[in-house]
Amino acid sequence: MSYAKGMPTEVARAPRTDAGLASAMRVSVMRLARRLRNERDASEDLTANHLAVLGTLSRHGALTIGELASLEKVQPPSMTRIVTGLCEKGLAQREPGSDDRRIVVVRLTSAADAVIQESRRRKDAWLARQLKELTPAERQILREAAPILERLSQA
Amino acid sequence: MSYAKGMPTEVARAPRTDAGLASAMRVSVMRLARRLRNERDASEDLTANHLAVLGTLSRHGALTIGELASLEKVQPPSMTRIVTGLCEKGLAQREPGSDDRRIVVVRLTSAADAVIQESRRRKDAWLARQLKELTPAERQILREAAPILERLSQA
DNA sequence: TATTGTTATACTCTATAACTATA
DNA sequence: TATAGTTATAGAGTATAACAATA
Repeated sequence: MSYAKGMPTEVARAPRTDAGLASAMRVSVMRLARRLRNERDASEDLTANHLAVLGTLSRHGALTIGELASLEKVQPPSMTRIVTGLCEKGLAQREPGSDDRRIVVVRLTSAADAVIQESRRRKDAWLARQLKELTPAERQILREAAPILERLSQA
Repeated sequence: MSYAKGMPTEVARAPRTDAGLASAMRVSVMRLARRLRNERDASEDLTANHLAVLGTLSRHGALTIGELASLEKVQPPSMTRIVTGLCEKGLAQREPGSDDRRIVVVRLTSAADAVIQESRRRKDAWLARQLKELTPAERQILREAAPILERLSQA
C-alpha cells in the first residue's frame, strides 16, 4: 500500500492520550515500513524472503532448514524452496548434519557477505538522506525511540 | 518474517552516530511492522490487500479502479479482482461514472464502516498492551517520535 | 485513436499431504 | 515409531496481453 505525498495524515501532531498513542504508532510505523520496503524493492533483484533468510543467516550463523522455517514463519517445504534458490545463486550451501544426518545445515557462502552489505547499504541510503533533513532534536528523539521500537517488536 | 523472543538484537541501545541511526531505525521499524502485521493476520479473515483498500477508501472516499490500483501499487486487473472480492463480501459497491461512463467508482457500503473500526481496534489492542509495559518516559519518547515517523513515511 | 476496465492466461509463492532417509 | 527434509500437487495472488466499451 502506498500514499501520495502531501496527503492529510492522522499523525500530524504528537498524540496526547495513551489510547491515541497506540493508533498513531501503528499507522506511522506501518507506513514507514511500507515506504522502506518499496525503497528496497526498486533496487534489489532478490525476493523479500531471500533477503530475509540471508539476513537471518548473517545474524545467527548456520541454521537448519527447520530452524529457518520456524524463524521466518514459513513451512519447511517453502524454506526448502527458498534455500534451493539461494544455493542456485551461489549465496548459500547445504551441509549434512555431522551428528544427525537427517538434518541439513545451511551456511552462507563468502559471496553472500557482499550481497548483504550492499543490500543494507542501499536500504539505509534512502533513510539516511531523510534523516539529514530532520533537526538535531528530532534525530535525538529517534535515537532514543529506536531501542524502544526494537523492544516492542520482540515482545 | 519473524524473530524469536529474547534473541540478541542490533538495536539494544540508542545508536550514537547518525550513520547508525538509519540502520537502527530501519531494522526496528521493519521488525515492529512485521509484528503488527502478524498480529492482524491472526485475527482477520480479510487479506492484507482487502484491508488496505478498505482503509484507502475510508480515508479518501470513493475512488476509481485506476486510482485505487495506482495508490495500492498493483495493476488494474489485480484491483478489479480485489474490488470484486470486496463487493462479494458486501463491503463495497461499483457505480458507473456519471460523466465518463468508462470509469468505475468504488464506494464503501455502510457495512464496511463496522469492519474497518473493528480491524483498527484489534490491531491497536496488541500495541496498546505493549505500550502499557513501558515507563511513562518511554511512552513520552514514542509520543514525540510518532509524528516524525509519519513525516518520514510521507517523504 | 486513446483510455478505462475486464477477461484470459501464465507465473510465483505458499501450503498440505505423501514420501524418503535417518534416528 | 518419530523426526528432518524433500517432492508432488493444489490454491492464492499477481502480472502481461488481448479484448470490450466509451471518449
